[in-house]
Formats: sequence, C-alpha cells, structure tokens
Amino acid sequence: MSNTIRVRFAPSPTGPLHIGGVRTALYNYLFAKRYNGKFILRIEDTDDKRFVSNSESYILETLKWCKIIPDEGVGYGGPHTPYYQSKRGNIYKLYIDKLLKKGEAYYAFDTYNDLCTRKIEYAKKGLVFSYDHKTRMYLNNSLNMKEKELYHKLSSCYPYVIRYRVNPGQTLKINDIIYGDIKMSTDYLDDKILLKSNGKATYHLANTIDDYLMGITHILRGEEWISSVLFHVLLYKSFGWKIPFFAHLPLILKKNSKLKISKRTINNSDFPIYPIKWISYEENKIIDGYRELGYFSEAFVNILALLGWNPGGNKEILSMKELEKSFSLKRIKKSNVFFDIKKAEWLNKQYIYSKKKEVYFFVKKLLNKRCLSFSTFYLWKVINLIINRISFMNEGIWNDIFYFFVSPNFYTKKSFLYKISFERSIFYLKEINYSLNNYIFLYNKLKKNFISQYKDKNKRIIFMKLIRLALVGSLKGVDLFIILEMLGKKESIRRIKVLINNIKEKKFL
RNA sequence: GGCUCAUUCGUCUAUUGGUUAGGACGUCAGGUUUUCAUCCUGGAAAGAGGGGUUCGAUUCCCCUAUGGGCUACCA
Repeated sequence: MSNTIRVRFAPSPTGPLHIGGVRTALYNYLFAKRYNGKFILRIEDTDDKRFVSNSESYILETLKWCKIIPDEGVGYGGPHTPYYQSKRGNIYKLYIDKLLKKGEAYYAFDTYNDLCTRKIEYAKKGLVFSYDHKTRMYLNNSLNMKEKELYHKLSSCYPYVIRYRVNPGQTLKINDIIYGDIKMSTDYLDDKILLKSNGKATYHLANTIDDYLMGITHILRGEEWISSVLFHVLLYKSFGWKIPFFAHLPLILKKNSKLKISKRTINNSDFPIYPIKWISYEENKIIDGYRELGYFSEAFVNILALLGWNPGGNKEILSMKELEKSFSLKRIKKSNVFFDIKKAEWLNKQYIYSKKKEVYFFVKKLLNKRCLSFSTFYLWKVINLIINRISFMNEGIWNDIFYFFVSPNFYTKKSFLYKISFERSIFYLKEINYSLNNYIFLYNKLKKNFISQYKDKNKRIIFMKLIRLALVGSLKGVDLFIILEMLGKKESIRRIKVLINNIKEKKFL
C-alpha cells in the first residue's frame, strides 16, 4: 500500500471552464507535482439537462494550453477507467443498494410539482421548505408506506428518487487544511437526493464514491462546497470509508458584482473569464479567452497561481517549475479574491521580453496576411525596437509596427497641423524634404546633421513632429531618427510628399 | 429567513503580541524622450467598529457590522 498523494480535478461538462476552474485544476496539479503525487481528470457528466457537447474538448484543450497535464483520466487513460461518471452508473447503484439495505436511504415519490407547491406554501408563511427529518414523515416516500404499497409503486414504474436519510442530533466535523475546523449539526442537513428520477446519481453520491474508488487522498475544490462537505463526510461514514483530506479554495469574485464567477454571468464580468476561445452553439456566439487576447499561457498560469496563494517573499514572476517547487496548501488564503486585470496585463508584459521569438513569428504571420515580405534582419530589428511597447501577442501589435512596413493611411494627430496652419506645414515639410535629400541615412549622422542644421530647439521640435506625422501617421512611435534610417531616404521623402499632397487636397478636414 | 465562511492600502498580498505595518499592480508627482511607450526617482494610500485578555494587540477571545458561499431531481 503506497502513500502516494492522489488528487483530482472533476469538472462538469456544462459549458466552458472559467478561470476559477482553471485555478482549481492548477492547484491540484501543483500539489500533485510538489509531492510527487498523481493528478487525475474526471468528467462529472451526471447532469444531462445542462450538458453541452463541446465542453469536454474545451476542458481538455484549456488544460493542454496551460500545461496542466493529468497523469490519469479522460484523454489520458489509467487504472480506474472509465473516468466519465455517466459510464459508472452501475457502480453507483451498487452502493445505493447498500444504503437502502441499511435503511440509510429511501425512495421518494414526490413529484417536482408536489415539492414546488410545498415550497410556495412555506414561502407564504415566511418559511423555507426543506426535505429533512422534520418533514419527511409527511411526504410521499417509502418511510411512510407499507411494503406492499412500495412494491406496487416500484413495479408499476412510478418515477422516484432515492434520498439519504439524515440522522439528526449528530455533530459533524472536519479539519479543512485551509479553513481549519468546520462543524455542523446534522439537524440542518436535508435529505439530499442520491439518485435522480432519470436513474443517474447526483454529484454528492457519484463524487464521493469515485473519490473513494479512485483513491483520492486530498480533495481540493472551491469554497462553495464547504456547505456540503459535511454531507459528504456522512456518506463516507455510512460506507465506512476513510475520510480524505479536504482543502477548500477561496473563490474568485467579480469586482463589479462581487459575486463568484460562473458560466452564466459572463456578460457582467469586468474581466474575461474564459482561458481560451469559447464557441457557444446554443447562443451562436464566440467569446475570446485569454489566449486569443494575447496572453501567454505561462503568464496566465502565473497570475492565477497568485490569486489566493503566494510562496512568501516578494517574488511574483514564477514559472511552472518554480510554482511546482514552492506550492503549499498552508499558504493558501481563506478570503475570497478579486481578479485584477491590470495586474494580469502587467504580468503578461513581463513575459513578453522572453518571448521575442514568438513575437517574431507572430509578426511574420501578420505580414504574410497582408502579403508583405521583409528580410529577417529587418524584421528582427523591428522586433527589438518595439518589444517594450507591446503587452499582448494579438493583432493589436500591428498598430505599433505597421509604419515600418507600410505608409500610414490616416493621420490621427492631424490637429497638430492646425496649430501651425496648413500653409506653413507645407512650407516646412518641403524644407525638410530638401534637407533630408542631402543627408546620409544612418542614425548617428541623421541625428547630428539634423540637430546642427536646426539649432533652434522649438523649430526643431515642430519639424520633428511633422516628420513623425508623415512617417507614422501619429505622434507616437520609436525614436524618429531610427525610423528614418529604417525606412531609408526614398521612402521617407515619399511619405512626406504624400502628407504634403494630403494637406493640399484637404483630405483630412 | 436558516446554515456556514471570511475581513491588512482601490486590488493581489507580506510580516508581527512591541515594526516608521513591507512589496507588487494601479494611481499621483517629478526626471528621461521630438512624441508615445519603456525606464528611473518620489508621494498618497491599510489592519471594519466596539468590548475584553495583556505592561503592550493589527496579531488572541467575544460581540456587532459588512461581504461571500450554500439553501435544486446543478455541479
């Protein structure tokens, strides 16, 4: 018997994984790596009403992108196949029978409508209906039936569910690795459904059985499960199983609504919640994820890892390997966290310096798309010039580099021209072109010549702005003399002439 | 309503029974630059409130407040 740590990530395929789910997967993965354990991926597809067909591939692709690779599970095989709960129905039924025999579970025939009306009745009185030890004796279940009636109902295919019979008056307790002691009296527990009327197990049952059968030693999951963890403990006790360690993770909250992130409330989130692109066939739309927005998976994982956990000390930029080495459950916080998109942006920028090669190929792709071709040497020069001006690897890069490849097709800072009047602008630009024609287009020489020719600083500034406007189309961009050198004499002069013509023809009034 | 969990700068957080409560993002100011970005320097910014315990509490305990989670034949 080995003492290997075994953890699992068990999403339900009811839609895309959001960043909260990814972080849960990440923490499980890091914990496994840190202690040489196994990380298992199980798909909890017990809810066929909410089933969304492309979620599974989404989950798999997301984990792959993040380099959170399972040791076992869906897509990876392993000794506990199948890792789909939908394919483990027979196993669950076996255990339900045990509970039934022990009298710890019972059949309930109340229809959905029955229970709804009860809820409404209770609500009218300001109460909340709960199917529990106080109410079950008045409801339509096998506890209140003669054996004959039960037999009749079962044999004539009445729809039923199977509920757990909670014994009141006990105090349940666990010691959560993160939250510490969690206590609750069974008086407040309801008789949860174990088997739905469609014959499928509910989360509580399937999850508990699978965790036991798959040898899960530590359960790391979101804090929203704290309220049912003691019910799960009850189940473990009923089956006589050793209770695993629990570690509930603080939730990631949305800043504007202060609610936990969920698949349903994507619309009012103040930050993207999907790791990668999600194609919703139901709603017929595509939502970009962090990958599409230009985040590096390393940066994405880094920022997620730091949400509720930190290795101590001031180091914030951590590779997966470093995370694996320093991860510990003890350093996870208890309070929920807000996701700061600004910090995520900054962090991604920190990674971009080490990603020049990727940027190079990305830029090359952008050029190919536009049927443009430049030498490797020239391209690398551009990359080195603009690497500190970009934060994301997305189409937006083009705005920072286009002027090295094509002339501007509009002038965003044309208001500058009004300040000095159009006539004067044309006059100046013509003078500039005359001067440039006599320069040698090398950075140092350009700079030296220009400065010595235009000694009056104010005039020089105006001239330089005019040139920049002609070359870039706005008053942004890298060192002007570098741009001139890069573009060369012919192209620079040509762009200035284009600007002159545009002003003459009042193309941008 | 019930059960349950939490609370350090705006945000992520460090640290501690005795500290000028530290860092990062953001923000503000200044410097660098022809411009934008980068970069550099500096500033503002926090222990929810009230009681205890203690020589001393942000740290330990209690209460209150605020916020979160759950309260489904969803996970």
